[in-house]
Amino acid sequence: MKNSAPSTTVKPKPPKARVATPQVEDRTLNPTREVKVSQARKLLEADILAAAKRLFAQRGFGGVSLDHVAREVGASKQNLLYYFPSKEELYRRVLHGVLDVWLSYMDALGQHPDDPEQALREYIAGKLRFSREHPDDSRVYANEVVSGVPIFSAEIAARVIPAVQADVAILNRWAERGLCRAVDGRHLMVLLWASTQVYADWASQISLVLGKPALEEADFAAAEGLIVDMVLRTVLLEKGAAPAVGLPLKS
Amino acid sequence: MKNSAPSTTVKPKPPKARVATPQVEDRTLNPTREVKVSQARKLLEADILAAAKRLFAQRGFGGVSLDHVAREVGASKQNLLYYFPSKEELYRRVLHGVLDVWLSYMDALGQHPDDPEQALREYIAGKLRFSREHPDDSRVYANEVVSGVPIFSAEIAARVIPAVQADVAILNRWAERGLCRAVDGRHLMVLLWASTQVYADWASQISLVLGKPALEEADFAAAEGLIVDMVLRTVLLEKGAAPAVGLPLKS
DNA sequence: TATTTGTTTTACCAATTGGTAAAAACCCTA
DNA sequence: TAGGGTTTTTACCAATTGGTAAAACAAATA
Repeated sequence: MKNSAPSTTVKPKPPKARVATPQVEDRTLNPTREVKVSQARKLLEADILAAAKRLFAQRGFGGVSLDHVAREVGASKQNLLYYFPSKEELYRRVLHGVLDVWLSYMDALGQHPDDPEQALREYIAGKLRFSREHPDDSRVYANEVVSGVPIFSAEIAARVIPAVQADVAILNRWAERGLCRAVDGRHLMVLLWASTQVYADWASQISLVLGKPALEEADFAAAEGLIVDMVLRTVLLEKGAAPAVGLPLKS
Repeated sequence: MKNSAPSTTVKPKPPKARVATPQVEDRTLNPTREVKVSQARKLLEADILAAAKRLFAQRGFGGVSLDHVAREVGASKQNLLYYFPSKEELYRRVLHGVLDVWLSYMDALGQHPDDPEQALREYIAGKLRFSREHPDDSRVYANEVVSGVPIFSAEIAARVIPAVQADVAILNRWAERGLCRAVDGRHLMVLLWASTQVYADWASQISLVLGKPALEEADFAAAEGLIVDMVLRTVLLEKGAAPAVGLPLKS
């Protein structure tokens, strides 16, 4: 695509697509100089991160080249490397942002410390909203986890696991206080992730099953209804029923 | 790693790791000659497919190089290309095998046409066994689906979707005959996939949550107990209860 | 205006990518 | 043992990979 191998021919310098000139933001007055980074930098940086997220979500870390990301935002690979010193660092930054979003949807259980039903309803609704509103974030995360969390596991271990364990602790406390059944909170959390994030990660396949080109609002509503129904039936105490551990496995 | 760029230096020919010489199989007598492929061919081919599956599962299509696969089985990249004419073809063959395994665990619903409880129990147990016994198959499939099923979607559409729709039809027939509740079979199937395959695809993260280096038999048993419990509570009719569609969503 | 600072482009680089062509080695049978 | 098909190795290839060095440009400040 570039010049030929001998590299002695004159480069015709094709009309290069440039990044859209950033409109002057309304915040023209910003006397604090300690933020040295200019607006252009922030904008292009955000553009790169967004494009990288999209591509990493679709093709995984190994399936994306820096050139691919750079072309997507109309910059050169070298320019991209000015903002992010390496591909791994770019990926790390993307993953960091993904974790921010992921975790922001995860603290719903603590919002209703005394109402398991309401807490679980909102947790499920929130996670499904995450799948609907941030499918690429979900897919980046899925790619990272499926690959066995190779190098970048430290951040997941440090940020995700504590959040999960906090939720598990809440479930356990409910059970101790007799507010709900004593289900295994860890496996319940796994099931909640799985059943909600699948609507982002497996959207292509689910829409095939549903026979429509893409998932719609109604599909997410139906999923929410089913998941909430199942979880509440399992977790909530029926009136007069003794706290049970679950149906026995038939061998 | 090979010789230098000028390619005029003498190649020292390092001690090359060779493929393990295949032991002479007991089936030395095989008069049918129409199978021209020799035993060695079949063995190496299977080795390549197995290694490729492992690598594709971990790093996705784009994250695996032919050289990487070849070195894994002690062959040269060119030798690999003798068996599989291109990387895409190799991937397609891997995916084909994965689908074979995946689908072989999917026809459990039809085994008990009149017993939803038994059918669902075995379906869930089977899918969890798949996650436990074939985690790499599950991960290859997950990688393929997460990426949006780009080029190789034809086979999935042709083989998976009909199988799913058959299962959905069975669920619907049960509901019509009053054998179970009228849940949305399509979303229930999605939930069954998600909650069982997550134990293969997300094994690394789940083991982090459980605080152990790897998932064990007991963890799969616990998962099976919870999933079966939830599904049966939701799908099965309680005695004397009217067929319901599910709990109403609170706003 | 001159200088500094921040940003982008130009010019490279060695290594690796997927893939081809053909020679060489292997192996079975006639 | 000669021949013929099968398998493997050797020798390449152009394109792309992630990354470096430095020149050129732009923008704000002194």
